Amino acid sequence: MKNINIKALACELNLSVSTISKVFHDSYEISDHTKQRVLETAARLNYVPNPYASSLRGRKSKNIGVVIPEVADSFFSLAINGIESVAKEKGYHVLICLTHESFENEKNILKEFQGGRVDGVLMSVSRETSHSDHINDLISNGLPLIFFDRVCEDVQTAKITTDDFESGYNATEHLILQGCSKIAFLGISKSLSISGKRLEGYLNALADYELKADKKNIILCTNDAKHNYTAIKKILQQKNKPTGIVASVEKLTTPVYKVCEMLKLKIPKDVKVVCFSNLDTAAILNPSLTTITQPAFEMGKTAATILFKALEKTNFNLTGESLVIPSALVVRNSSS
Amino acid sequence: MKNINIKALACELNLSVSTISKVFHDSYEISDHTKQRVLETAARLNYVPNPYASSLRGRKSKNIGVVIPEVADSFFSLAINGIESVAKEKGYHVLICLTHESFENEKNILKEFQGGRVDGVLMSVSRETSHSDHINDLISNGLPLIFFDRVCEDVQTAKITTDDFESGYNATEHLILQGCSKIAFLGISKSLSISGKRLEGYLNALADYELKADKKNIILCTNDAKHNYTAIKKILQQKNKPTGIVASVEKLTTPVYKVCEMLKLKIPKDVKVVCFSNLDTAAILNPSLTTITQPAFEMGKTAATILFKALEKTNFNLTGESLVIPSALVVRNSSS
DNA sequence: CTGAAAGCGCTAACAA
DNA sequence: TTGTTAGCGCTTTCAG
Repeated sequence: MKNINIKALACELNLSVSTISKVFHDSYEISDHTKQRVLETAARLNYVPNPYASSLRGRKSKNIGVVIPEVADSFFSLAINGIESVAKEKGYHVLICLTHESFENEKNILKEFQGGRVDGVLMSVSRETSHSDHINDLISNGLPLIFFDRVCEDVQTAKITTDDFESGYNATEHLILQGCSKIAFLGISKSLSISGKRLEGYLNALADYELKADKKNIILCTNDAKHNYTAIKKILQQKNKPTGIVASVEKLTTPVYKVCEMLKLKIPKDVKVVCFSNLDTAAILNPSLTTITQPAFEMGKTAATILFKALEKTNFNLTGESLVIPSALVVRNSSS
Repeated sequence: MKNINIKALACELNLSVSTISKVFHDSYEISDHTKQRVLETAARLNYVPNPYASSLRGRKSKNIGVVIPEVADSFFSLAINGIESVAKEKGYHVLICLTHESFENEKNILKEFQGGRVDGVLMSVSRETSHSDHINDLISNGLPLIFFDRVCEDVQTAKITTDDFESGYNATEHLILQGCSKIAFLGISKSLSISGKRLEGYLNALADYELKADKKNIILCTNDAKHNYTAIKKILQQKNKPTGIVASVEKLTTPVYKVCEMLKLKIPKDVKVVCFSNLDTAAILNPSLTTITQPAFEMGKTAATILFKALEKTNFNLTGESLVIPSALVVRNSSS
């Protein structure tokens, strides 16, 4: 049962290919009787149109690209679920591309997209991304691109984010109100918008409560797990060590807990912890983890919905479509 | 800067399109000087070949399809990492398709693949999948398809699995040796190969230690979290309740822990727990979770590697390429 | 209501 | 070493 094409189907039915094509686009030009006949035979012969042949004729590949740093992360995997839910509804497929936090990878992926592999792009930039020529190139090429979560501020397009500043502020304030006066901040990257905003929120909260920020207690996460572990350990081994930690990356939860265990520091007695995380298991950690929970599914879904608006109307102005969906502070035992 | 095509590039260079095409395939027919010239101008004009146009000419779309039940699951997201690592190396892209454990979805996805959207498929079947006509259809259509983790026994193709029987056996034996005489088994599905094998392992271990299996203590997980929670609760509320639980799905970890907390059952004192899971946080749960850890990344990588073998050689016989990669029992505090 | 034919961007056989 | 051309499977204008 070899793949059958529109020509073979036309032959079988003694019709022309254009008639078949019109049937599949539900054209008003075709009689109901013919439609019926075509659809039946198509089903019987297992005819499925080749999407890339249609894509060639100026229409769409029906693929959207999702460019993210990582899949093994609860935020991104939930966001993918949100994206997929709307893509599926629109008859689209989702091409997942991982940057592994590398700017080089990100550039190559977007470059490849110039060739027409996808009709539109949803993207969360890598940790290393600090300028946006590669993104602007793509957009000026006519490909709609929308950011979710991690954005490039200077690119004119829709941005679906969460309230990172407020979340950073709330997490920090929460720890302050729980009695912490020295609080460490574990960030993602200097250039990354979300990291910067969370950090700003953290700094503002400290300032509002007249606490001094200490550079030694602000570190950036790397791709190297060992290195992260050591950095956290270093912070918690200081004489005047922090009594609170705001971790802005889910991946740092385990190292923070492990370092505390290793140094025989009790959470929350000795150190209180808040982490940006969407992990289902946050509630059953030892102790259960206070989190900033992001609206991951919804962010993905919203970003995809807006992308399809742009895909459906030409010259749709994305700039006005940005949206901020709030995160929630979920207080558990690691901080109180 | 609108998308440039091979014709425009040829024009620009006063060359024919075929010359350009040959340059991009590094043909021996073209002089180094011309190659140089073409490559330079291509880079300058940002020319990227349209993959779908090549795909039309009988060549490849350079997309592979990955059909899985779910992304928000540590096993599958790690497997995707493995798959992506080899796809990237081969210049391929990964189309992630989620069945959400629905047979209907699975069928539709494979049907759509008949149209030529992907060059090959890696697949873990849905919980509901109990026969394989849709899969055989695809294969007889000439698309190479390889299973990983969740397979259909009766499809003749490569299957990359882990030692589910042994893992089920080991998990159960471990609990028995820790003193459990009544052990519950939380499965995924009756028809699913992995669930069946893990269950068999469980039953064999019970038999080997002369313990009786009790149907009431063997349940199947559903998509409905509420329902799962209730089912687990019911098991643990019995007069003669089990003192050990083997959970064959990561997703059941949280409900098991929560039910125990709610019923004031202490893990491991009152109930010992082993779970099939690749969660990074297993080690910092309360208490830390004994797991069967699957070689997720490696399974994905292996499956992809074999798929590319089939993609590269025509008439490559996949049947002989099946592989079993062992899982590991990692003992932590939830069981001892 | 149906069909013929051009062409989307690219490759490959053949010609020069 | 380079160019010409047919055609991949489909859509779409235009003609019938």
